[in-house]
Amino acid sequence: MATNLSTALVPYHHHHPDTTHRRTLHFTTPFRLPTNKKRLAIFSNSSKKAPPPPAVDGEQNSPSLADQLKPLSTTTLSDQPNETQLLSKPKSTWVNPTKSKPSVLSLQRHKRSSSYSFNPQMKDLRQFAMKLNDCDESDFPSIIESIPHPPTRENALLILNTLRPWQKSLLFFNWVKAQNVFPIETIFYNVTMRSLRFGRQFHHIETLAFEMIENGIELDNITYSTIITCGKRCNLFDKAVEWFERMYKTGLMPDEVTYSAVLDVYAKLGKVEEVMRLYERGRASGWKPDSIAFAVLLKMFGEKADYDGIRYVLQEMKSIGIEPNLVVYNTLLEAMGKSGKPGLARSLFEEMVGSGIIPNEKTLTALIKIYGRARWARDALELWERMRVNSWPVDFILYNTLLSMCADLGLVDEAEKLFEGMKGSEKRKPDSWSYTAMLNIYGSGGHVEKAMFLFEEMLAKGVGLNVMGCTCLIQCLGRAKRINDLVRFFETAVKGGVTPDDRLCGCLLSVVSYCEGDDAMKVLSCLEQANPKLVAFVNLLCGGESVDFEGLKEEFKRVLSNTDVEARRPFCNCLIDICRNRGFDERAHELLYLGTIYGLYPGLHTKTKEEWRLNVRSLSVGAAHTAFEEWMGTLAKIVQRQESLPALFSANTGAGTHKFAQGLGSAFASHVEKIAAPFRETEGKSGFFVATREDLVSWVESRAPSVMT
DNA sequence: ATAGGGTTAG
Repeated sequence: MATNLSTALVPYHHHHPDTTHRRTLHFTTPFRLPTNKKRLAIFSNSSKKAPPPPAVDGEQNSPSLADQLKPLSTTTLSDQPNETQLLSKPKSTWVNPTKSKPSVLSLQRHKRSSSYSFNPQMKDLRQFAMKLNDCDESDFPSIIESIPHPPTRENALLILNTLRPWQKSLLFFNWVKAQNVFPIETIFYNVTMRSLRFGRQFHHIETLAFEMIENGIELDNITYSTIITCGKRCNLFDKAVEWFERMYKTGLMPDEVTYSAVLDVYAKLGKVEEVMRLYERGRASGWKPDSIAFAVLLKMFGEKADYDGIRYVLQEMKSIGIEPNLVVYNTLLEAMGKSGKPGLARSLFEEMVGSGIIPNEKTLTALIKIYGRARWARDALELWERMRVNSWPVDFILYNTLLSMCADLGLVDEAEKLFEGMKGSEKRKPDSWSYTAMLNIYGSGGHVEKAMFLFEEMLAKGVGLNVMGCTCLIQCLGRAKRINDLVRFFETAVKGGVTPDDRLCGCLLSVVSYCEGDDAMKVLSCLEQANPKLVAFVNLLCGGESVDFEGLKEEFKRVLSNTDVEARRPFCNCLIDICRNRGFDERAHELLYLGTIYGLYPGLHTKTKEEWRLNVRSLSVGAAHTAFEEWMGTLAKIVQRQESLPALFSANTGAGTHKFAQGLGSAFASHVEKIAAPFRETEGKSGFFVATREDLVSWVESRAPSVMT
């Protein structure tokens, strides 16, 4: 059965769908970026560019965004994309370069009404509103009767604007309506909705909106954008879209606030194509997106780890002449982090600082996180030092991110110093995140005593243990083979309210893989509480019960499809280790095969004309061993069939900078030495092993002469 | 704060 893997393994890269995430932009004109290093400094030259010509016509003559989008009002977003529209670069409507583009779309923001400042009653009304803010809801009806001045339109608006809790806003709004002294205009609904949005009361907002429709009160862009963003904040994205479509149908055109709010709704729904369709429609109609719209797009492509998308947005910004501001840079750095581009993030940060923008907490949090994940210790420490020297802003999240970075980089001393400093400070006492980061450091460094001490301290200080901290400690106790302590700790944690997740299960499973006998049974009984189906599968693998490959496949599929995506490969790695450590090598090969066909090991084997490479960086020792055996078995067959082979073979275990990959390189080295395979670690490239075709072929032939004849 | 849009933690 396991021989099937050889056919799956070798041509694997043909199946690897590594281009699927790239499709997001295929409907736009391919964009070009400079290919040299200047690309990083994409914004740095634009400051020398001439500023856009002044709008000589004056702004009041410019068509509003709504007017510009009019031609679109005949179609709604649910329409199928118009191919010709999508395939053409959104050309500016303003083709004559001598004529300036209209500087439309400056918002008509409502200024604070000047009547307020001349209102001598203002102070009284403010105080009254404060009293309403603070009062018990049941006292509201009696207090409202003591209103110091008559509820005229202006007075009512002033109070409504000062009320904070949504309950009070709603009570007051209803009271004003009942007084019936002036007609209720749109602004009253809008102000009330703002308060309701603050309290995430989508249902109440919707009720008010229907009331407006029923009473013939105009819903304007402010009303719609408030409804839409409230839906967004309440995670009622479908509702948000529904109200946007309703707005379209009434013929009211979105202005740029509504526009970016809706783009963000589609972005948060992951509907990249809808976002880009809407974006390009707007562009085609002369809309000039602003920083906020670009921040939305960058965030979306960042979430998708779509680097091409990010480049597209950068290109758009450059061509439109929008300089990134602090928020755009922050979003951009996050996006670069998510798409695995630490170098670009670093360049962008330098560009930002060079342009005179002072980084804030979010900027630094993003960058520290990126350097930690990339294991860039030098850059991380340098940045930390610059933070101190320049007195850049720091907050609690940044402190905790620094601790996590120390955990990623194994910087025990630095972390301890920072942690002690936090304990000594008044404002930033360590919380469960901080303790978790420390548990992570001690756990991955094997400092059991320190980790247990920290756990006791958490209990004493009443800092809640979370599931990640629990996972770190279990990993630590497991490695130290303190199984009785592990079981006791697990029981305590579960009783204390920790709900095991898939990572924790994966951690328990890995302890099972290197334990024997009673110890393994004890850990399995913990796992049984958290994930009985997983334990049933382990029993199926190793128990006396015979199961054929098809049965195994079905169960494997059932277990894995109920597992978080990021925990699937660790599960499979551990299961393979469990089989190998118990002598069920055949089962291990079957599991590797299953893992391969379900896409858990993308890029495991890559082939070029010159070189075939086995990439086991994300595999456990047992899984890597199994993959290597499989690879060699395949080679033996190819040699036997006298098919052509490349000149070079390589196996990449990685240098062990990642916590879970540590020891894989040395395990591989001793394995190839033991079986006398001709793989040698490359000088200066630790974790990278190569063999020539000649050496490998003669080794294969010497090893399995029976197969050759 | 003075009616509406964007960014921070395994």
